[in-house]
Amino acid sequence: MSDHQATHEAFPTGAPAVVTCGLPYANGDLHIGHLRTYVGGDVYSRALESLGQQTAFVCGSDMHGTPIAVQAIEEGVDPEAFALEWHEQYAETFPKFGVEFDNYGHTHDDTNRELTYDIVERLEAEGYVYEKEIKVAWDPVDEQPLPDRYVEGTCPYCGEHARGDECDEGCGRHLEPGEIEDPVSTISGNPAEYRDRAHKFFEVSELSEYLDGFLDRLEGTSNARNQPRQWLEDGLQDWCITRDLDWGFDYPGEDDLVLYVWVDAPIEYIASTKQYTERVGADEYDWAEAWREDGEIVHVIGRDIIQHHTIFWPAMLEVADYVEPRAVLASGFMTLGGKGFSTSRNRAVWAREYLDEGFHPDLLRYYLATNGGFQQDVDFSWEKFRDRVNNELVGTVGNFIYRSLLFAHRNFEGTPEADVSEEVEARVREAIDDFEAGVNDYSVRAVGNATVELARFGNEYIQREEPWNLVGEDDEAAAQVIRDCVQIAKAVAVLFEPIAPDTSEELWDQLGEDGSVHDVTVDAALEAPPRDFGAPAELYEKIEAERVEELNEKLAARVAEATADDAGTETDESDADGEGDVSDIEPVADDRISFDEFQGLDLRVAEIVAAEPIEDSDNLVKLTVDIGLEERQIVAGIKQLHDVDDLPGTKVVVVANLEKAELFGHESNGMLLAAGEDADLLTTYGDSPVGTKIR
RNA sequence: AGCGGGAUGGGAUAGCCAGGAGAUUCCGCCGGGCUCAUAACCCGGAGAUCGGUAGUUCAAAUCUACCUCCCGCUACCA
Repeated sequence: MSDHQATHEAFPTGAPAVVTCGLPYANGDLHIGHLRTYVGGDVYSRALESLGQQTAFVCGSDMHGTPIAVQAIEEGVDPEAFALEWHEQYAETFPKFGVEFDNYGHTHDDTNRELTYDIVERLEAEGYVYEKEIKVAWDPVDEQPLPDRYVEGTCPYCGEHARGDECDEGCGRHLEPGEIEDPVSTISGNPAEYRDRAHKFFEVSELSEYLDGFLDRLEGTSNARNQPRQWLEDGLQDWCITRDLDWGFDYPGEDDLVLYVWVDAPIEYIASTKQYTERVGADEYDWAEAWREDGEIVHVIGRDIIQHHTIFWPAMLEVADYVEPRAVLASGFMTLGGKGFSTSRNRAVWAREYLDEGFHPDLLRYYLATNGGFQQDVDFSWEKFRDRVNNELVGTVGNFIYRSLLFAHRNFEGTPEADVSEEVEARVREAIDDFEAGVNDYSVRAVGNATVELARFGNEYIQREEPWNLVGEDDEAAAQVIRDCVQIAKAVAVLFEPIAPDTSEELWDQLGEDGSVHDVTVDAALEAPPRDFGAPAELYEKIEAERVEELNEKLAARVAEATADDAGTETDESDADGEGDVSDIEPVADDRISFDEFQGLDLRVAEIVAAEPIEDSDNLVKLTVDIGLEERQIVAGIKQLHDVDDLPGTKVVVVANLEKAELFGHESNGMLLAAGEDADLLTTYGDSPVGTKIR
């Protein structure tokens, strides 16, 4: 196993760097909350390159796992085709926001397969994998295994209701497959049974000491170190790395077992880097050096997947003898007008939507990158967006550039003949230092602010020196000032490239520069600009107040509609064509049922005798219901929507022959009928006695 | 409920990890100046006892304990 330095050298280092973004899971549309991570990664990798660091920026779509398998089945398509469709969409979307990966692959290809097998085999060879017979939840009716969160039941440790992979409501423990008691399928609702299955385990517990040291070395945002520390203290459990599933990579030598998605997903980071090398050649970028010798690996992720990147992933890398990550940057989440994004409720600003509104991607990049620290939760609103664009991009940066270049063009037809003043040269140096410090602090925000502050200085400077009063009076002095301003403009182009690649390129052209700003390093900020350039054009456009109102109205209307509607439309794929208004009312189901089938439902008039809220649940109420023949306990999700004390005495309609289920640890023997999101209870018009069958 | 994050003038943020002059910067607001520019900049002003309580200390926004509130993630909603 490799030995790593306890401290890291500051960027830029001589080693190749790899910047990765968390793999998007190929099953849904991207919104600007997702984009925050990708823009952050892109800015960071561009900034590294600007410092002269050799950098590969890679990512790919995560194609495997149970959710995709299940969704594909629901849509009646092949999981691979299903995932590929999303993958292609992502691959198309990212560049539209200037997020330009050196390689964007996906987990279901040969490069990843080979590397995954290679690593898994190393884990085995090093003796870190063992087989254990465990009980796997199985749906006996649908004849399918129920991995992970497709089963729920009772936590064996604390007795609370829990999800298949985690005791989310009680003790918080990670649950390995087979541990949960009283399992029930979350797909079909069928009580699950356990079957003995041999599964593979990765002995993470043996690596606690290594991981402890790793976390000491790890750089990046503090949340990425704090969270896993807790895990380590509680003691690590070995990690089951196989699943009973058809979709994914078969476990080597086991054709009825598939590798757990979180094994092959991060390996795509390596695979994608390798594909990059295969494309450009090892002279340009050597993936093997980066991953096997001395690379600087920087992972940019959302904070929900910190554990995987700071425990499982480095453990795998360590055993398989790869380079460990140098830094993990875990972004905070985004809120929209103070509340969380909700894809299922269409409470989101979609990536595509933003572009359709005609906004320049650089504006959003700037907002996402500089609004709050990276690990901070950040709020998006169109008002804030407008304020920052108008004040900072238009007022400060754009205005300075335009006034300077316009003045230079009119009076000097380009860059005046003069040397940069000491003051301005020092100020540009300071901006470069701030930029570099930002990179080494893993703060994309600081990187962006360095430039805006430089432009702000530029405005002060030009204002103070008043070149417009010098022209004709003291042309030499005027030339000096404008020369300085052009230099600052050039520095802005160079230093703002990571944040606003497109407009920086435009500015670069305006300055009469050859080539691309993308290819220069920060040193260029101090080099002389070309002598001649033409009339400048405005870089950024103001956003009018009416525009904001309009956008807010659109959003509010959509959210209201989605909220009023039954959120029962589980997921939100397809139909995102954004055309026309979707009706508030769910369409009638296509499948007609026979009268006999209806007869199979035993619906009864019942009366609520007693009701008490279930502690710790937001929504569940335990009801005692009189159905004439007997009193029954039913659990219903109506706590927030009715005053629980008013419920007793209410006549309701219940499904009497529904199979029993256990919810939140309480038995539910039947189901009461209610309408819509508001859980408007169905009751009787006349006074049919309790127990009456409904037909 | 578990976990994570947060609470600093009207809004947003920095400082807090390595405690010391009633506190950073941006936006907004009020009054005045300047005008090359999608206007920016300058001068002046109003506005915070740094979520609460208790403690450590000569000294706390900064350390400790407890509490409150907010947000997110993960859920049940048969």
